[in-house]
Amino acid sequence: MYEREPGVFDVYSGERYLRVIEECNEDNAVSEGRPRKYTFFCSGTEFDLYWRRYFDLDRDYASIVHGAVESGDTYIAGACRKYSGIRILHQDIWEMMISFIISQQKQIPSIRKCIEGLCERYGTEKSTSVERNGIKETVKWYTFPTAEAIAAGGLAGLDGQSGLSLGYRQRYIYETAVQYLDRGIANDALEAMAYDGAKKYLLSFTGIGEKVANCILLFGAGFVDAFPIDTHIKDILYREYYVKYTANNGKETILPQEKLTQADYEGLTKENFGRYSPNRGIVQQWIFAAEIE
DNA sequence: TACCAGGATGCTA
DNA sequence: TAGCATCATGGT
Repeated sequence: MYEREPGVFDVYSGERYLRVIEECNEDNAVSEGRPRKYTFFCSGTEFDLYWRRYFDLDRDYASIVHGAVESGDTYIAGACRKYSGIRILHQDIWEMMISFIISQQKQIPSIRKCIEGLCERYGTEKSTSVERNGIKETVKWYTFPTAEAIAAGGLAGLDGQSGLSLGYRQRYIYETAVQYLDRGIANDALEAMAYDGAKKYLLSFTGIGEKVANCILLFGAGFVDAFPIDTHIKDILYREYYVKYTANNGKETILPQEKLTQADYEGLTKENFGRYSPNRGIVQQWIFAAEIE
């Protein structure tokens, strides 16, 4: 998804393209804290067959928001009030695999640049015309590269001389493409699996660990209870839960953050976010947005 | 210059 | 199994 100009979004998914316009108020500014309206530039049939599911429009977000606000957790309630409009996109699993392999140890602008570069190098160029306010506009973009295209380009096709700043992720992407050709399964098959089995399958690919697997399950396979624990979430867990709880308890020594282990963070997650199951991933997105603000 | 970024891997004890 | 160093690159 790319914000072409304020309130104008271009959405790419597989071979599809969609223009979305966010409704503005009389001041020509997006309304803060008020319900927003979106116009989808596609047929009703295409909307119902594809984009409705992509934008997760059939989920009852209002009840999830209500539950969070009523939870008694003031930090969650604050993040929820500000970011409850976030929806978990139902994106393509292969695209999520490669995108989140790229994301590791990178900043968000750099991730976007890498993905765009990969699409330009191994994707297929497309163009569509969009009519808005009586004016026709031609939009050009590149599809997300297939596993076949990446594998065919070889390891060298992803190196520094290719113009892609993938670094050590180069090998991860190439090997995952080869492995996907060998034992990749259909999106529907992964989505039909139980969480543990689906995660185990993803962990079998090179470059996919616990965090990346949870991102793929959350953003690609509809597992909205998946809760990726990244650096930002670790900061939140430490600051908002570990330190506050320990300080209030008054008995334990407050450890510096670098002393907390992965098991500690998983324990903090279970203790403080278990109540939001089976929608923990949605709550995770609210606090992530609040943290990177 | 030093440190960090939506981590994963491979080695060692 | 846990803890650790290492892995490229761009940005601050």
